[in-house]
Amino acid sequence: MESRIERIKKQLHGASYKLTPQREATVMVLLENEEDHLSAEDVFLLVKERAPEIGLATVYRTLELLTELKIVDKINFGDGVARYDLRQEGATRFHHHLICIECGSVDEIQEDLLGEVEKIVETRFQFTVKDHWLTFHGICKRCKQKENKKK
Amino acid sequence: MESRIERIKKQLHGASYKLTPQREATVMVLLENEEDHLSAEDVFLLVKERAPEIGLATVYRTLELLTELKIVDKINFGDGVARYDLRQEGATRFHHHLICIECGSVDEIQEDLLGEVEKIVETRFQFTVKDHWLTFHGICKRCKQKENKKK
DNA sequence: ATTACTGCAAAGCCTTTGCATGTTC
DNA sequence: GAACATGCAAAGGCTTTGCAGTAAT
Repeated sequence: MESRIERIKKQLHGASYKLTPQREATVMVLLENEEDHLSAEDVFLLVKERAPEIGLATVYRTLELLTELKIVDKINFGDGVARYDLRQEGATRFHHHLICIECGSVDEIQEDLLGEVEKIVETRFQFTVKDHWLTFHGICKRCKQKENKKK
Repeated sequence: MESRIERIKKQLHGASYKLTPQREATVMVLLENEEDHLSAEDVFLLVKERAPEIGLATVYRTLELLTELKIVDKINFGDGVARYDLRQEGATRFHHHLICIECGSVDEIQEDLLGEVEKIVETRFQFTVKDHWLTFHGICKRCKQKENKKK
């Protein structure tokens, strides 16, 4: 069984890029923190632990490259910082996010809930959908439980 | 019949803010360009035409204020610039956007297509939805027509 | 008078770029 | 050795902040 990193390596080679040690370290950090939504700075600090010589610019360049190849998605939750999120292998659409306005947590919904909505958009607005970005703002499960305990 | 600007004035007063000439000019620009997605700089240039003394910082502060009061929504389409979009009166949810990857146009869908999806999110993920952000990327009606004409 | 608001310029922050050095095939 | 990739520092672009002056109650 081929590993995820090997498949990413092939993807890079296919686009005539190399998987340098710095790029590999960056990808590893993303794989190990798949649940998180790391900023370039976050990634940089984590990559430094395994490749101390790396520069911030290289991290930015690598993240840009991975975004271009659709290996990661670049998102902005409105705080002025770009965050990077690994795309599920083979996914044609970006997954959805749940942002809690109480605790700031960001959860993911991997399942695509927009199938029907996209059909409406395609027919009613004659817009051919290639991808989507969907984020909900509200109160997460954990914060609601906390609220209930107080009562 | 009360005008939109008067209602916004009352909203400001209700939150103990004043509708100064600068703020009024800014709101007027937003009302007159309701279809667009103006950046702070865009707003600044347009406001200057009717209030030449205004400073960019005041525009930023006004837009922040209007965002806080939910009169406008601040959005980021991924180009590193914040854009400001008037919220429909009485709307509890932000409207959807269609971004064309060919021509860069941004269209709006005022109708809320997420009713059913929100129900799923609420029950399956126990997340109480307060608002949502939905953007589609794809090819707009106009670009598709252009493509067809070529053939 | 006190409080809110403005304009200007400076500072801040995130991100990109230029360039010399290093690496790879 | 030609093309690509890196690290550092500098530059860039958008946004916020400090502060002195102005307006409003």
